[in-house]
Amino acid sequence: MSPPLLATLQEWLRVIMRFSMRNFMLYAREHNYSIAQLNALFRIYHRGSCGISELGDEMGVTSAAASQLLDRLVQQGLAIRSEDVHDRRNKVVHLTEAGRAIVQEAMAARQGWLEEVVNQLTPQEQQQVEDAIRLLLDKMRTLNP
Amino acid sequence: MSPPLLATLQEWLRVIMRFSMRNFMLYAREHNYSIAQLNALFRIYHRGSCGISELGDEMGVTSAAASQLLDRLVQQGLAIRSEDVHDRRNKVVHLTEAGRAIVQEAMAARQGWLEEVVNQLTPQEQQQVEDAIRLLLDKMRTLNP
DNA sequence: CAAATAGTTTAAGCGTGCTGAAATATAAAG
DNA sequence: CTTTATATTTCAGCACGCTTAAACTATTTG
Repeated sequence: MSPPLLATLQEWLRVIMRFSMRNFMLYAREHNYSIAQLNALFRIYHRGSCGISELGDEMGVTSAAASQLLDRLVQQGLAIRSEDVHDRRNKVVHLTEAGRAIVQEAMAARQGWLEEVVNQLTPQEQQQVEDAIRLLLDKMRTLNP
Repeated sequence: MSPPLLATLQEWLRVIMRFSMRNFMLYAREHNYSIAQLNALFRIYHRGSCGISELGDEMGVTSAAASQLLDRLVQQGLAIRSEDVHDRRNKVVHLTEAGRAIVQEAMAARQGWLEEVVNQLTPQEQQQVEDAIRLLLDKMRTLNP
């Protein structure tokens, strides 16, 4: 029998998604980035740097697709492709300052509603929620991706 | 000065997104649904039913785009377009049983990792997290979208 | 060094999603 | 009843993301 917490977290996730995804998609459209592009930017941002086929694997596409997607990011000045010094068959991908700015902006767009929720909590409640979320975050660090 | 809870929740949201989005995208690719299609299915699912331009507005696209997107959903047997009895200029969109099943499957795909986290918590910790999340959920019900 | 292997890119082709403009159908107003 | 407004659809055209297959380039191996 699964604990009641699981169901609660599932509902929480559904609610979060409804709020966040809408903002995220609207941000993408307004700024003329595709979901695929933002997804790639987020992944590179999170890893700091990565190879082409590595990126493709993470996104579940071929390396040809990853290479083409990257073309557009480079062309827009959001990413840089450079050679791997140790094995020149590989390329190393980094974000430019502009690319990192996009990621931070998109995250902020997604999180706008959070502040409203926090403001509805009393200081004691805030502390209670803070402790609980930190607990979850700690446990999640042990999971892989 | 913003409360520390806000920063904690923001990090929590980032982590959630990284875990959930990957599963979600892979689900979409494996089952050959586009993000746009799943997005539309989720929105119709959540509202129960809706009009065409209403759907377009929510997704931030023209009603022409919404109509075309819907064509494919109908063709795949996931949605139904029917006339509004009271104003026959409008169409009312519903999901079929198959459409609802897809939404539930996609949600489950996104939530797979939650169980792992819950299992790492002691019963006391589970109760603590449960209480906190319920508190957040209650406050969020008062927000709009 | 020649051959096999590995990582990336290029090219052709397909399906999708989008837009703007025109067409269609219904409803409401004068 | 004619005009105007509203909701949806159709159409042409464009950009994107993807795949497979072929082409490069660099490394490793026999």
